[in-house]
Amino acid sequence: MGTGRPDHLTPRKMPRQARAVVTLDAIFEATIQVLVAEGMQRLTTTRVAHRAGVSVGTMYQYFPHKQALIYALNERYLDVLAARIEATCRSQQGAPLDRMVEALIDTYWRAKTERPEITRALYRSVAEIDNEAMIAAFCARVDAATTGMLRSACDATFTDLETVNLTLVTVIFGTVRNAFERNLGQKEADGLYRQLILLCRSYLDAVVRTGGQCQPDSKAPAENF
Amino acid sequence: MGTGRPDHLTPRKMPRQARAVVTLDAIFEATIQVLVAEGMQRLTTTRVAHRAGVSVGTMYQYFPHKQALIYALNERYLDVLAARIEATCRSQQGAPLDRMVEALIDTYWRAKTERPEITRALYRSVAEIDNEAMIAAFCARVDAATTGMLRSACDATFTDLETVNLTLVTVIFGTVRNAFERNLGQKEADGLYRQLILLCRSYLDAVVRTGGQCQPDSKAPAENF
Amino acid sequence: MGTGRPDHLTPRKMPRQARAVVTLDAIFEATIQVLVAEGMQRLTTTRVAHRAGVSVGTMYQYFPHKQALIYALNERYLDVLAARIEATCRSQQGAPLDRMVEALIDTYWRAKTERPEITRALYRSVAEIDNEAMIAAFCARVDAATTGMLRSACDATFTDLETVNLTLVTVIFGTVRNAFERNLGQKEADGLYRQLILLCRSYLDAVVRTGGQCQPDSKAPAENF
Amino acid sequence: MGTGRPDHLTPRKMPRQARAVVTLDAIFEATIQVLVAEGMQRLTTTRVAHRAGVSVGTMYQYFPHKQALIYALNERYLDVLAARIEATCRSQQGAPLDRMVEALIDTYWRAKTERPEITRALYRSVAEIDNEAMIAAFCARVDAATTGMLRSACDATFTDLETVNLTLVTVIFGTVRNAFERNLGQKEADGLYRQLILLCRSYLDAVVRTGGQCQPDSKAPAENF
DNA sequence: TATGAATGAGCGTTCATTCAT
DNA sequence: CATGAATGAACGCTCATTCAT
Repeated sequence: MGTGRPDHLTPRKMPRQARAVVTLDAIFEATIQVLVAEGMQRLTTTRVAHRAGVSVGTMYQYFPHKQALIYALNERYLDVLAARIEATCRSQQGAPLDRMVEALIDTYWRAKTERPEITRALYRSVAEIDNEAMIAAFCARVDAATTGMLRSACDATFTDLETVNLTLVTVIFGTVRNAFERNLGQKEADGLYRQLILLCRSYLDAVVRTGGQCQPDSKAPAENF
Repeated sequence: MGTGRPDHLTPRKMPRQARAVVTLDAIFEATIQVLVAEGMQRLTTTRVAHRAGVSVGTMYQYFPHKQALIYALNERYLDVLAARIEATCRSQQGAPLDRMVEALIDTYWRAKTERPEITRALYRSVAEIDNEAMIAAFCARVDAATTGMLRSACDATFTDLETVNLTLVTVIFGTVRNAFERNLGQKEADGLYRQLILLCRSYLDAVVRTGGQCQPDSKAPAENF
Repeated sequence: MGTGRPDHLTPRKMPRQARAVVTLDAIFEATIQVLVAEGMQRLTTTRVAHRAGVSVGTMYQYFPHKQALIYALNERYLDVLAARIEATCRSQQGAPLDRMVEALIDTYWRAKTERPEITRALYRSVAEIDNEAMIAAFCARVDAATTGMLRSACDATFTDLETVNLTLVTVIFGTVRNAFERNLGQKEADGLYRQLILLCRSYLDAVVRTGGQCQPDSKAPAENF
Repeated sequence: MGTGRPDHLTPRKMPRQARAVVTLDAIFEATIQVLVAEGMQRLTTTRVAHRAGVSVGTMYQYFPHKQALIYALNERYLDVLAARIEATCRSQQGAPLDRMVEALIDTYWRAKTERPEITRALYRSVAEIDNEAMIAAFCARVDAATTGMLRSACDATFTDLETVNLTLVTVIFGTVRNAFERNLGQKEADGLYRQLILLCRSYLDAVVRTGGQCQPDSKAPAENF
């Protein structure tokens, strides 16, 4: 199984030398700095290279074109994020559902808000690239981790684990993203954080109790994404 | 009270003539088409004008610059969306909570998925503009409508309506957005739709029952957005 | 003998109606205002028309294109200037040379400095048009007037009136123009004005006394304009 | 002490490499050629770059925008001109007034007429830029040089050297400029050249004899530049 | 291998001019 | 005739990308 990354977005070479790693890091860091300080519109290869302390030519040795840079940046970010989620899920193996939910939310929330301007910058940068495959790979990793965690819950079993898991992660990730868009203040953010935990717990409670059926009065929506 | 729209993003003139309305519509439609067909990167003024069947010059009679066009497009879209939500909220005045939740989710879901490629295109276009004010205005409108609806529920009262309302809309809007990013299939989407309703209902149930307190085992997250 | 004005710069119609005269005046006045307030670069037909309170279309009924407007503006200005010089020359018929010189300088100086920002604006606008013919016509008029005046001097006769006259007007006109470029202060300007009179008088004195011969130590310059 | 050149008109980089000097020269030369051949209106960045045999991009590596190019062109020209005037003034230190006057006029006349089409082109180009500071710097340099020269004259001293100097250079420079506008023929030009020398000599004579006072019959003109 | 000057396609924008109303 | 919306050629300028050094 590959990385899901399209060929044309693959970095040109994998750094074997320490120097290359340093350079790559500098480029990524510079990209983020420019993104944060100047926005997507002003993210030019020249500016990034300059801030990274390398020449444009060097940058093109690591990334065949600008899109690949942004792609790699997001990939790297998602990789770290996925790893953190995996760690959390591992640490919650066999725990009760309530703790799992909170741990998951806490991890994701923390990851997104500890450097909010970076999160924001990446949210914006991602709109410019064709990231379907990247998202898919990330989702697959996260789904595997969270599904595994949920399955191991000491106080519950699920008849339709896939659906529950999908709902949970979609709600959590989506809520955090929306919270960013709303530019919440500290107090509102704290409140939302707590409510999100309550909300997910209530949901899992209901699912475990009733088997996850819901009776909408109307029929399901005809359309799709 | 103004629209919250920054001055420099205000369309140059308000159409008074029928012809102008037609032209404006053509421009908006063309913008969406280009956005859908070619993506944000290839959304050039020339291309939009060409597809709209007008000259660039004409476009610049309606919009002082490209950003204003994208801004107006999103504004118009959010305006329709807010109106639909308001209508739903009005129609649910005094209804039971369960119905309200379903109606709200149904309305938003429908609005976003009936022409999914447009939703997708707008999600991407919005990353390019400074839309804080626009989002804020939209949120204010929606919050007013949903808060009013929830307050009128025949089967519940809330001690902290603001928080509950914020949670509800953030979760619903965020979940839908995330669902788009995940590119769900028909079956998964239908499932998620139903689960979202269940989830929101469970949450409101819990809130009404317990007063909305949740005991996280850990302290609240230190960071903010 | 015509006006020396190239065909393509001729205004489209001579106003026979009072209304037309008013409109024309408004257009000229607006042109000057825009020129003074915004500079040549921002002198657009739309702006001029707007300030004149007419439509672009109307402007194009009086001037076949923008250049014609600027041309006509300068022509009109030079016409007034020439008329003032002619009047002065007429009034000095038979006067002594000293008075003639002073009257000529005074007239020209006054004309150029009574609304200096307009003089400046026109100096700049003229660089954009092909004004050779216009200048030639103006010079011819002025030369005729000043030559006539000088010939009538009660206290002098000239062996080479043409050369003396050319020198005189070139020096006077050129000095004033250069003074504008130097942005002189009030005191310096006053001083220069007086020195210019002294200078021209000394020159005429010398010419009358010696016949206008000068012995340059070197030969004449090889080049030409 | 700076150059008096506004920041935004400063060339982007000073050429350190021989290649850069060649390129810069080519750009300047091309600018003049386009200016002479096509006029200010058709002086486009593309055209200049093309004629210089470089790309537009390269041009923008040397000049931040078109105005800076024109500004630099004029600056360079004035620099050479000022240097020539300074050289002349140096060479005339301690000479008699008559020789100084002739040398100054000869230098300026020669400089302006040896490539008259360039002089003409620059006269026109300068109308488009904000050149006050440039002119001021040029005047200061020239004034220093000529004042120094005049002060050293072996056959005269001045009670008001500043005024005399200002008059002299303003008259000389202005006369030459006006002569260009009149498009004089060879014979007239030669005549004017000689008369200009005579005129300046007569003036200085008068100044030295009388102390530079002149009794205008009327009062000084009220207006200023 | 690293560099950064050079490239030039392509962008956003302007504005003189036209012509249907 | 007057209008001013529409036109579109042409401009100034940017920046991803290349390649000689």
